[in-house]
Amino acid sequence: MSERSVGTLLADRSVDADLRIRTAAVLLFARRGYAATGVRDIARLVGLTNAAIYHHVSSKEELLADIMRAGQNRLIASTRRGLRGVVRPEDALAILISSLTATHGLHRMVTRVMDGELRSLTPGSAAYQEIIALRDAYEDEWRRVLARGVEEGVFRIGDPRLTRLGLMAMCTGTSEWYRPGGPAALERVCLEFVEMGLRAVRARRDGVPVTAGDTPPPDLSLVPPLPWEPPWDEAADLAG
Amino acid sequence: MSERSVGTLLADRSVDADLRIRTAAVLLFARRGYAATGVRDIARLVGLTNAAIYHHVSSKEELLADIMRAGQNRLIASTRRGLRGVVRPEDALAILISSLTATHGLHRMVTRVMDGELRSLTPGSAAYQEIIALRDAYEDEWRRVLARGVEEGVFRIGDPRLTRLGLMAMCTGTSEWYRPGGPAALERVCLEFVEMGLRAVRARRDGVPVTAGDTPPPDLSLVPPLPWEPPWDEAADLAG
DNA sequence: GTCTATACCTTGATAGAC
DNA sequence: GTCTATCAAGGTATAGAC
Repeated sequence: MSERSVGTLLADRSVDADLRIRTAAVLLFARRGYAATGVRDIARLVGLTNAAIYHHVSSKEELLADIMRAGQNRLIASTRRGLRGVVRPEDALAILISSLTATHGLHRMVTRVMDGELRSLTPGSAAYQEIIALRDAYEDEWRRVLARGVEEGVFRIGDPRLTRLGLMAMCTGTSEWYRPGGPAALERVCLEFVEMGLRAVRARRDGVPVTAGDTPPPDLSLVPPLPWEPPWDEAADLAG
Repeated sequence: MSERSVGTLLADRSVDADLRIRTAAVLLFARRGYAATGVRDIARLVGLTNAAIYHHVSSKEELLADIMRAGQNRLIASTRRGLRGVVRPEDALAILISSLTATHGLHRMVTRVMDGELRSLTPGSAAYQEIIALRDAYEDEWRRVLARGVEEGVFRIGDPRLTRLGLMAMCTGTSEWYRPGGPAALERVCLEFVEMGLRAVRARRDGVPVTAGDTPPPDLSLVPPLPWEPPWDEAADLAG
């Protein structure tokens, strides 16, 4: 889907303007970056003037903060939903890996903004600190799962922090290269990364290596779109 | 090292202005991003006016392209130097992982610019296509090593492309979180990632799993600074 | 809720003195 | 090789009519 047809959809005034503005903003922030995107660019994409944008949004930076906050909250919510009732550390790790990968594949634009535009928030501002806190809360889920796996003797790893950082980077990188119609389906990507992750932590149960088949399969419905992530996001090459 | 003292060093007129400008540019591009950095910001950091910058650089975008080109060329050169004469795929993979990790840890600013500012080059421009070609040439080294490992029966992996993308993201992520005085020395990071990588590809030699100890140790001197990456880059927290 | 018009600032880049 | 001065274009954000 080209930017032209996206623009046509985004200019449809029968859809709530707040949602269209957020959709356009996340699209442009992800493509060009926050600093390179003007309020006028967003306005043009939704068929409004830049002044009209300020009726819906208090400032460009607040718009960025809203997007990042929503993205982080969804990530935390879907992760905790996925982990609920899960007891075996190897199952929990598989869920962490496949849900983080799925989030970055299904919602490439929001995750790119989440992962790359923290520097665009005023350092020390309330919004900045809030996003940092959300990010830390998410990373705690990983810390807990890895620690439990080591405690129970299911994982045999070196430095837990390095292990976590390496595995998380593998998953988050997905938003940089994944394309919906590309060579690998997203479930396949999740499975492959779960497999690699389980091997990286040397997951073993009763002396036998744990493989992806022994853990819960990827559940892409765990990570639903946000209100302003339209369904055509998933099928279209919006990330350019 | 604070930006203040960095500024003092960068304003030292006994050092070649071209180098100081590149140092300042990569520092600011990495911290704030290319679009958020003004030519006046660079000029202020090196103690010149914005007009003087244009005596040394034809345009801001050309400055970015120069930095990215130099970074990519160094990565390719040090990688090929490291791989020269190496025959065993497991050794080659260890070198790919530790040199990519070392590059991203030793030269965090240049690698952040390399990895994150491709979108800031005019799409289709000569510089853009050149950088893309360099990136592809680098990735080919990975493709070759993984393919050879599979051929020789040393690696047992699923999708070679997904394996490569996952491992490369693990390594490149280093520039986002590594800090010189932090909890883990860079050699340690390289070793840990090599270990995880070898397990991820199920490297085996004579039926026995290959560990990092069986492969060449990380060689940080393989990735020397560029002329405009001063020695204090390595010790100082320039990445903010 | 959207418009036109505008205030005020910063941008990348250039001209020409020294 | 660096400066001052300047340009046109664009930035965020606001005022006030409709």
